[in-house]
Amino acid sequence: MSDGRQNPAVRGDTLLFLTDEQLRQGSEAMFFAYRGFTADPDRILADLTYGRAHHRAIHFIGRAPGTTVNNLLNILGVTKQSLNRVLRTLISDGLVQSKVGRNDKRERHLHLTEEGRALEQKLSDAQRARLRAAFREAGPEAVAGFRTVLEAMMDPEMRASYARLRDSGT
Amino acid sequence: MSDGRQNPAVRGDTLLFLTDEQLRQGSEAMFFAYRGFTADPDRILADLTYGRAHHRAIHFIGRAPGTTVNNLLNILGVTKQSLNRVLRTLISDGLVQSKVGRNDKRERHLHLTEEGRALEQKLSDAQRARLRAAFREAGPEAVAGFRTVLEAMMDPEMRASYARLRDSGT
DNA sequence: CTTGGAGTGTCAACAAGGCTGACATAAACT
DNA sequence: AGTTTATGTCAGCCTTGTTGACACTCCAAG
Repeated sequence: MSDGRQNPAVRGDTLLFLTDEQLRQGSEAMFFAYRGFTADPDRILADLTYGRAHHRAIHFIGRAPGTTVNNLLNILGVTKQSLNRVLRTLISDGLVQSKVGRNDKRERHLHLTEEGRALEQKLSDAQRARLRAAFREAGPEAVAGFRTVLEAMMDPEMRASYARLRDSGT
Repeated sequence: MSDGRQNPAVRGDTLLFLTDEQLRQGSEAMFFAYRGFTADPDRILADLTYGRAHHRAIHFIGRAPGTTVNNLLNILGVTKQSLNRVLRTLISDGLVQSKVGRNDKRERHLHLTEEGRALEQKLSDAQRARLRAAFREAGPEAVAGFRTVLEAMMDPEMRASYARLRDSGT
């Protein structure tokens, strides 16, 4: 795969961005940026006995109200036991409501309560503020490239989930 | 901060990328992409009793041989106790070597052994393969934008660490 | 020179949140 | 009736974060 010093940067500028060094910088950028990306919500959550797992659940329930447990499981990529622990606390704390399905009574449909929506807003506001600043600083073309690369980096199933959510949005 | 439906997308195309909807898509792209980003190394590590923390340590030690524990601490952003546990196993497994500092004997300088370098290669090859495919698919301009946005998203101290590593590279 | 504080690293114990496996229930499907 | 599907739950394990306590080293002020 990688054989040390390859791509001596003389194959034309269009290939320069594929050197091992460039790829390594890309990895490190992902690492450091993801830290920043989660830092603000994490600070809020720390005061609430909640963690990042709760944030993710709240985010995607708010994003797709009425989603089933199974659907959420696929999006989050965790086991049902793991998700269940989180959901249990959110439901008993009154942030999430679970309703038995009308057609298929085996399913549970998940919704945010008023309180849940409030926390979701608070968390995503914090996260959006950082993202907005970064987007503004980088400019529209950079943002377009950013999204293109991220999408290309996803696993195919994740890309499908992402596209489904994205297209349901506007 | 965010007041529901703002930016009716009529302020000119240059501001369209700052709507709440666009920012939310950006968040979700980060989430799904990061999953893809770590998936391949995680699979390798799962067979080795190691986790992502070991990967990070090995990566940055390989990146800056002779670095001290404290320096690594700042880069990784965890507590020294947490890092120490990881380092202990890596050292006793013979992947990392810890040398008492010459000038300051309080410090430990960290290096990868041959075996450690081999694992580092294996892990970063897997990660680079995914990144390379994504970069190739997205094209050079997109990659430039990707890096610009990620850098803007970092905390200032992380941005400094990132820049230091980047510039020491080539 | 000694002593105290700052810097660095280690050990112990705990919590969050992943995981697997086993099992229960209810509803739906065949 | 028997099987599959969706969900929930219990128990137990692992990684990786946390705090607290402690030891060793260095350096500077008394």
